[in-house]
Amino acid sequence: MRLIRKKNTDVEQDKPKRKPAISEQELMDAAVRLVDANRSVSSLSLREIAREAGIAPNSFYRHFRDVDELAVAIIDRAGRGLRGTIREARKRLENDHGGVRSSVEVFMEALDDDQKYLKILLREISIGSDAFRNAVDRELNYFEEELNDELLRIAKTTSKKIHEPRLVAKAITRLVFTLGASAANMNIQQRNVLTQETVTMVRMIIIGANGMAERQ
Amino acid sequence: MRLIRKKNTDVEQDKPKRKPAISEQELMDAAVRLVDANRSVSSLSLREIAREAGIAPNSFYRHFRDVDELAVAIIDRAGRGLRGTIREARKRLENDHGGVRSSVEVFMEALDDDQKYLKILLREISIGSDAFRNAVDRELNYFEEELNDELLRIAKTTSKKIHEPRLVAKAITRLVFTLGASAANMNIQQRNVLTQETVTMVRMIIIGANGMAERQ
DNA sequence: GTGAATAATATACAAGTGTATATACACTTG
DNA sequence: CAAGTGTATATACACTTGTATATTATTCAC
Repeated sequence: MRLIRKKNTDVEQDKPKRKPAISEQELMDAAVRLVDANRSVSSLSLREIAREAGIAPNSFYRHFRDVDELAVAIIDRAGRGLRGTIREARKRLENDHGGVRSSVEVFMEALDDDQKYLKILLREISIGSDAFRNAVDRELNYFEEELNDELLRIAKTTSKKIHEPRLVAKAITRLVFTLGASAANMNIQQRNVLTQETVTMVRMIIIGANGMAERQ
Repeated sequence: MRLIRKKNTDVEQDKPKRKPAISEQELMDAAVRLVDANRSVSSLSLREIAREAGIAPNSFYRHFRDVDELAVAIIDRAGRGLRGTIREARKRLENDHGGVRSSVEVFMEALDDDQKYLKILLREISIGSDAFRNAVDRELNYFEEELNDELLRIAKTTSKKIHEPRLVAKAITRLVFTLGASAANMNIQQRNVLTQETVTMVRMIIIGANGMAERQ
């Protein structure tokens, strides 16, 4: 016989015929778990994700219209993490001397936090649906703008001229993202080498931009 | 009644119950035809490709073990085209003054030739099977080496020092490939803008590398 | 308490998938 | 001309997929 209290607690449910509500986050996590070196988000099937999340296939629709919409949500969430990373990098840039190095490091370190979310963003830049690619583009542009601001600020404080800061920001962004993507599957040593290389490349671009500004 | 001549000519076959043999190239072309902004090679099904090529699904196996093997073949062929492009770019680099510009242009122009093959290479750099990604890596490295040689040659003839030419080559390669990938879906004007931007970015890197070499 | 709304479920179906098996034709080789 | 070989084919099977439909369990508002 049923108790008066209808609230479902862990101990009392005699016949738990229905699972408790699942969150969008749990669904996203399930999808992320299925992504590996060979499988992209957009290659996952709705049923696979539902299976991994432990829900019935149809329950998926309560949360997302389709897998693409889920993928966009994942990118958005990766973007939120990335913004935290950027904030961190800017802080270090203000305090440290070797600004470039430490901010590239922040970026590379972020690859390990945030369980795979950033990696996915990096890896799937050019594939998936329109909505998906737009979502990735948003994040790239955001990064680029932040970097542009920072370059202008530095140019002001150090009174070094910089040629076409917008382009510098774009070049650095693309470079760091591309190399970050290839770092996703590396071990620590390899990644350290790559980080050092990336730092040097970024310095080249900045020094080159300074040089071009001076020549004019 | 049968003719003495057994050789099958176009006019004489009265009941062509069987299609003529298909080539690997035709299969690859069929696959490429199916690739668009939203669909990657590795997302194509064997049956789809067979359908597009006009053969029975099982006939596919006569040519490739699976779709992944087909994809690798496509990348290899894209690589062959790319090498032609590189050769062309080097030639222009030797003759012209504005070397950087014209060689970036060669690359961007190559996006339109070679029906989509190069685009596919650029777009799917980070996805697909291991074999697939290795195939793409091979081409990237090849490009990088060629560029490295060229940088060393130029450094010698102009007697300008260059800092870490290997890294310069890597930076330029990644940048040009990444930007090339995003150029794949652009119209002419947009692409011209991007070409100009890319040229400037590449110059920044080279000038930066010169600057760093001088400082030491 | 009694409905209404919400969120999970099972069942079902048509369509598509990779591939095993058997077979038909054309060409080469003896 | 017979046997063998290579290349295409049709049929079939077990499986997966997205989603339509109906049903059940829980929660909320009154």
